Amino acid sequence: MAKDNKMNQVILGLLNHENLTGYEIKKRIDSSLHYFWKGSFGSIYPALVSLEKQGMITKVDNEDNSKRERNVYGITDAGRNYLISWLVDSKTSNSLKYEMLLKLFFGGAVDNAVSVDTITKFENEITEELSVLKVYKENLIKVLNEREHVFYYLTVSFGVETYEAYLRWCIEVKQILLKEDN
Amino acid sequence: MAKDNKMNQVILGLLNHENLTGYEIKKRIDSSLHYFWKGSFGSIYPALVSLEKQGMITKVDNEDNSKRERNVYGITDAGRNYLISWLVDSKTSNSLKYEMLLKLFFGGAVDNAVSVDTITKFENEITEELSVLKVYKENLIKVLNEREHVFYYLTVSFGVETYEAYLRWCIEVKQILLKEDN
DNA sequence: TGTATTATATATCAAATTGATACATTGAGT
DNA sequence: ACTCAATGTATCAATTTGATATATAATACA
Repeated sequence: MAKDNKMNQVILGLLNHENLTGYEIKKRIDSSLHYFWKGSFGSIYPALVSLEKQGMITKVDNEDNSKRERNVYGITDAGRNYLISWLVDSKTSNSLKYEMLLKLFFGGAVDNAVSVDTITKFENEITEELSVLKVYKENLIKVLNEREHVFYYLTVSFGVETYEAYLRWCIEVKQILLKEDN
Repeated sequence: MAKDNKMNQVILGLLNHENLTGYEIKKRIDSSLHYFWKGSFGSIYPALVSLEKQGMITKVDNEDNSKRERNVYGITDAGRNYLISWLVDSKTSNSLKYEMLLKLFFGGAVDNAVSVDTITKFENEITEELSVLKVYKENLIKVLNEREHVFYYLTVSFGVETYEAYLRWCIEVKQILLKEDN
């Protein structure tokens, strides 16, 4: 087994649902997965080449007969098997990197007003994203009878639940920082 | 400005509080920061070399006169200035990578029981970590009058708030998955 | 009609990071 | 005396980021 290349699983998971180009894969990551996953072109395209070489995916017919280069990929049986073998292993590594919290943790070196600014900016971003997620959630809850929507609902629900926790925390800690006399 | 090397800020932030070896820096990351940040030796030691070359940190006297190699680093004025310039910039990039949610998102390819297992494992890990965090929080809340403890409290509080949200979500989504007939 | 901007699409690169491994010393327990 | 865990530095291939380059197609709008 090669080193743990998570982009492989992302690609296989997405292609298991529909055929896609590298560009479209990037769009799916940025829209459907962005509140719990990230990925850049610099890892997508090399992974596509590698997965094709391994027989996990193949180029499928390009229905668009324009001059523009366009490689549409589809998953193979080998790819599906690999995807499933990853899914059934319940071991997961969850990596968080909140630069916001890092700045807060080291906030002793600056005025509290600086830390409050950092939190406020985070709070505004989360507030905006939360309102979008809530709309998703409300729409998905109506179609939960179709199995394919359930899995999307679960992750959106995770986003809503955690983002609301973030916002509660923002209010609490801003009060603490503003109460401090520094 | 070089590429965004976050390990630099982690090291400067920690050294701003006390002098440390690379090994001790790793321990601080794994204990105090681990629920919102991660870092490995492979990025710590090269960053130390680079920061020393830039004059941000210096080797300080090694009080331990044993034969073992031991490089204790301290922050310089230049390092402190760089740390502060990073702190006052409220822009933060927060990167989350939950492999657990990735598996859940692609759960349509396997039985719901598989997804439930993945969630249960996550739930158990979080439950254990939460109990530790709660003890930290209770101890810190008693010493909030000392400013240095406030910043640690804020991040611990973030952990408690979000971990509790995770657990509520685990219960909710397991019910949904078990209700489904697949 | 022309033309500017945005979206689609692939590709590459240096720098940063991970996760593993190697190696050596010290301390604690048995 | 011996073993295991902790301390400590260092390096490596594989992976990932974030930026940049290049080009075509579609849309807006003047």
